[in-house]
Amino acid sequence: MFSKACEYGIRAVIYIWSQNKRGIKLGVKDICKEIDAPEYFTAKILQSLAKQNLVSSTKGPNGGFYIDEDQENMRLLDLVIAIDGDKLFNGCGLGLKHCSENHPCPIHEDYKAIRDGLTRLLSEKSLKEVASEVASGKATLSRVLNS
Amino acid sequence: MFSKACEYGIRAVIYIWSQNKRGIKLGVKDICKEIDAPEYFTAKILQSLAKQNLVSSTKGPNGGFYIDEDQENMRLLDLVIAIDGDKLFNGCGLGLKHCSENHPCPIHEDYKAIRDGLTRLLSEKSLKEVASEVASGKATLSRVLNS
DNA sequence: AATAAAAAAGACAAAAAAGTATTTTATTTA
DNA sequence: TAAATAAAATACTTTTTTGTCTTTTTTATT
Repeated sequence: MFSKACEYGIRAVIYIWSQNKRGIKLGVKDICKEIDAPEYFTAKILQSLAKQNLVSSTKGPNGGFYIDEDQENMRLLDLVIAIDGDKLFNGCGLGLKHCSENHPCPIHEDYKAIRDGLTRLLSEKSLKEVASEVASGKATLSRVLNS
Repeated sequence: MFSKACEYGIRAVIYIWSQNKRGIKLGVKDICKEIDAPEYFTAKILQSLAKQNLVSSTKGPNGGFYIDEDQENMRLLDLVIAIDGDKLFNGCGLGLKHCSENHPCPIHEDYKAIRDGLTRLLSEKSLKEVASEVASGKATLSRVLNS
């Protein structure tokens, strides 16, 4: 469904959010250890997100990634689109170049319903909401059982 | 969502079904021209499906791909699994190795709902049903508007 | 000012997916 | 039986995705 880059990116950003209350900046190494993702690869994803202004970062000692107020209202959907683009939300399920209401592929309607459900899920979930579930221990980001 | 291989495979098989009433065998070249898919690549997919007994084939003059009675009850889900495997239907949305009801990722429940909806769609759609929509012109498989 | 720490940038490397071409095998038909 | 046809098998190429490593730039601290 999502690319690996997107999976790592979402996990990383949720983790940053879940820690952010304390105003701490988090280094890539720490983030990746926590979410069990490849360090250099995830670094590039976070840098790309920083360039797109979905997360903030500072260099140097005690630097790292964090979230500021402009980024308060970020939705999961924004993240996915920033990393994977919007093909998942626009294209035809069977890959047809011209698939539409009045020229539909054989699964047009049903697929549209699924896709719209996914879009709704991702646009309704705010990062804040999701992150607090992680912070409170209701949900997890790591492969290891930490409860 | 689906791989290219899967998109081509589904389109090819639906097309074969939509033509099958006449008991004709269809060559890869004809199929691919109709569904606008790369010929050699699609050939390999169909050969793999034949090996898995989801479609039938015969070599030689007037040979080609067709559907027989054993394959009558094929579902779209069988096709997708035969080509892409079942990772789309089993894995965690965020790629966690251990994500479950009592150790969930932050989008576990919602993602599960989407995924189950997709599974239901694909397992309820019989090829026969879908193919007849194409045969009747209600739905299409090609990029070109043919109505 | 020098040093250290961390992101940013860029260059590679490996693996997987997508796509193409060629050879072999089975089958039909003349 | 020979020729033609089409799938099956195999080998290869290209592109994309994933992943790693090194160098550069920025910033804080001593």
